[in-house]
Amino acid sequence: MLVARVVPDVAGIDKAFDYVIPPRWATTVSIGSLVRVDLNGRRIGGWVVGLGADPPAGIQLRAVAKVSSAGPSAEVIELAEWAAHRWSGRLATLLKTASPDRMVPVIPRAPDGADPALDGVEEFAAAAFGRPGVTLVRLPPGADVHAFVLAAAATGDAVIVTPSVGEARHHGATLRRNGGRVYLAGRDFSQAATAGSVIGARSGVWARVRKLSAVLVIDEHDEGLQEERNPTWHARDVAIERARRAGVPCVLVSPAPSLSALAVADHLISPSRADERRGWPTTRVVDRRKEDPARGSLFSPQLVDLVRSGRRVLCILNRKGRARMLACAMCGELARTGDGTGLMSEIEGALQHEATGETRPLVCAVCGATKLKRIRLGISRAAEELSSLVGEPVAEVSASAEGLPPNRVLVGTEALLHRAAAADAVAFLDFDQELLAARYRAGEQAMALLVRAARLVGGKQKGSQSEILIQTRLPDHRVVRAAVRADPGEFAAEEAAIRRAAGFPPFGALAEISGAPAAQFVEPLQSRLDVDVLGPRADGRYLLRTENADHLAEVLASAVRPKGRLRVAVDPPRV
DNA sequence: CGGACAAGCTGA
DNA sequence: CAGCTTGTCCGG
Repeated sequence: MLVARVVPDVAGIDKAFDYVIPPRWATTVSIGSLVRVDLNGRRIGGWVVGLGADPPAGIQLRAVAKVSSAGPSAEVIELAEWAAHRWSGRLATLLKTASPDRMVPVIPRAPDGADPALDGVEEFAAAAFGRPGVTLVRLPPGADVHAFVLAAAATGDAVIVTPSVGEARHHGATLRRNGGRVYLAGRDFSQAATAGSVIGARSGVWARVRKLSAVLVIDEHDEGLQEERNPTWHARDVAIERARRAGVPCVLVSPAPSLSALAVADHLISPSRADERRGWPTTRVVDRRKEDPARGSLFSPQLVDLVRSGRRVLCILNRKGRARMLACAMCGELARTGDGTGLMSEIEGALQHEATGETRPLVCAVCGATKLKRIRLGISRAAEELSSLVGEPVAEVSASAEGLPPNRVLVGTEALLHRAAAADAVAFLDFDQELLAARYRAGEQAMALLVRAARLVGGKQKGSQSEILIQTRLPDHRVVRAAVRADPGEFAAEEAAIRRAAGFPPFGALAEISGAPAAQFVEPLQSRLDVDVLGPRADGRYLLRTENADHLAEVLASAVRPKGRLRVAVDPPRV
């Protein structure tokens, strides 16, 4: 008697149940198959995660009611089980991500004969796929990533992941024009499972392929690769594990590699300094401390000149969050914490850092002036002010708005960097907001913004007209310096030293614990030497820190879960 | 999740 | 004590 272990597709049940497979489906069903079963009086969908011959004793098994569709391969099911443990989440959530979006009755037979050969594969890109393990390629923003997509597809049945669906479609179409056999993850599930490579956004990392030959992650530093809902799995980490299990090469490409990638890479391929400098645009830094503080405007003379030059300029102002910054009215210095990493706000006539409670008198730390002024300006007012400065209408672009206004000059949040296709210049009106954000990954996230800006204006070879302008009160910050010198490697080294000292990822692992029973969950962990419990913060959240991700997963899996809605976010992206 | 069932609360 | 709410348990 064939018995299937089935994980139901029902929120709230994180458990597998056994069912008998009727003989007529014995050859149809396999590990990963989507089935329908009766559970507790209702008919529900589920995945076969195991097949066996011996039923467990003492339980009268029901039969599988229907085999609905082919699903993830056994390889992917095991990977999902690993990820469910790694990110302390539900297996069913991951299996859903790994499943076709339409029913696939059968996976077609692979075509006979040899696979078509791919022309035009460049030597340097192919070399990255020449050895097993993780190869991290630092590729300047102006360089052609597609060479790696082509080289990946040339290995056979590759899985290729990009940060967004749009990029996946673009690379997929180009690859197909070059004669590559490549399918879009999700939409072309059954073709991809038959033969050829798969390209997709983050969920593409779960795609079913005939016989995995390589994994490629494009822009591995990009936040789009991490799922924001629980479990907060990261496509880069899943890609690395998938390749490792299959014993195939994993290639990660990024202009500004993440510390996580640098920590796990077996091989690092860096461009020459000359190529890297050419690949990044010219970056100009405007030191806002030198501005006339009385003007207090977001628009330095350099910025006004740039905007009046007749070029297409995108002005970026991330006014997300309610951060109100205080700056000295005399010297322009920002009111920061003693270690310079946090922003102080004015609370009851003193300066206070909300997260740590650090307090000091309302006095500028640099010049001793007692007059501080509030600086904050949203994109609407910025667009108005800029319009009057330039003498032509400047449009505002927010995340919610659709399309892109035709104006030559645009002011917008970070969303503008995703929306626009190209520009002569990108100006960050207030880069300090990014640099001083109270998140441990703030530096990397700021670097990611610079990468986007660099792609929009192009590398130096495009001509001296294109540039990035950064307005900041922190001109010596490692992120700003990296952009000016086109040296993300130097940034990574400095950032790593800071992270290592704090024991933050990748030199340790974090989980954010929230929800009503958070305190109760965390309580027994307080006394453990292998777990640091940080918090609670004002909103009742805790952070758990351990030596590494595997250990964190073990701790979370073995801890007692109190009743109530507890939220556990492993590797929280915005802490 | 959603049904079953037990325990707790209310009102006449 | 019926009738209702709230909590806990469990499913193959």
